[in-house]
Amino acid sequence: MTEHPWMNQLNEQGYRLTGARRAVVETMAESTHALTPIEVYDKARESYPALGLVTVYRTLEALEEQGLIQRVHRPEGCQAFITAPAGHQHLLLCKQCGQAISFEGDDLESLINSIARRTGYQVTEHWLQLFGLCPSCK
Amino acid sequence: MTEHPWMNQLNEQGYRLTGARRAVVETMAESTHALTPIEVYDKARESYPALGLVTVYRTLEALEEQGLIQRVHRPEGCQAFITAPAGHQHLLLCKQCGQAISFEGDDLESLINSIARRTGYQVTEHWLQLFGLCPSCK
DNA sequence: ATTGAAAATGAAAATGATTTTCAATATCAG
DNA sequence: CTGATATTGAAAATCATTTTCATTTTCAAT
Repeated sequence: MTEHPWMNQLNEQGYRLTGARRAVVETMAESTHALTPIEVYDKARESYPALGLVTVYRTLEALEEQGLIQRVHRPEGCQAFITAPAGHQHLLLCKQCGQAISFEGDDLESLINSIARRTGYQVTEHWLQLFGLCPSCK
Repeated sequence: MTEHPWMNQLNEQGYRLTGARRAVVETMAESTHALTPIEVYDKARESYPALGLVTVYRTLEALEEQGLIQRVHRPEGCQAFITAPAGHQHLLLCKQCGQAISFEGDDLESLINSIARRTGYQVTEHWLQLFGLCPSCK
């Protein structure tokens, strides 16, 4: 049986090769959609019924640490709020103190148009958030 | 007592003017940081101790609907994952079917540099997510 | 192949956040 | 003032995530 490259990478990092991990890895590696832990759980149990949800959480954490998967942010997914400025603006957040300021981002138009042309998607919305250190924290 | 403009806007939309709402509105309007519901709850109770957490959730929902506050996405805040491509890439998600594809976004460099210059922040990280309709959904 | 230390597992319990339900209360139009 | 109705907060219900722990599995060293 030849292992998935992600399994080999995990192995090189000291993780053991197990059936539960294999099921989660294969589910994630095959998907072209963003999946929540429960969705991964349901899908992966088709090939590995004994899988526990806790193992899904732990494996996703390991895969994210290895840079093999990334987080996708969803419209209703984060519960933190801040004043909305008039017009369309983007956020810049200080990682140290949490201070937030917003800025105009019209310059994105051309990037977005070129992505739309290249992918065939009709782009209707975008989010941009920057992180860093504010003048007094750096 | 002169009402905060947000209270007036809520009133015009048919919401009644109450002490609980006033406390939440003032907390949000004054803050330069992103706040979670619990943080709003704790802060707002300083001026309105009888406040219930449920009312915080409901008022935040109303304020978001009115476009007076916006959601802030946090690093660990969303639990949905997808394959991470090699190198730094951004995501484009289909709102209809959830299909996700990623693209390069080097073009952001100049925007980010100009923001950094203008704000004095040292920008260390950025997230960009686009939403729209994929070729087969539109 | 066997063994045994250490890692990994899944079930269950604990925790924490969010939503629903509901009787009591407050607002505001008339 | 009054009453219809929106709003409230407490408590319960729900749902997602984390912790705990006894058992099982992996794999390096025999």
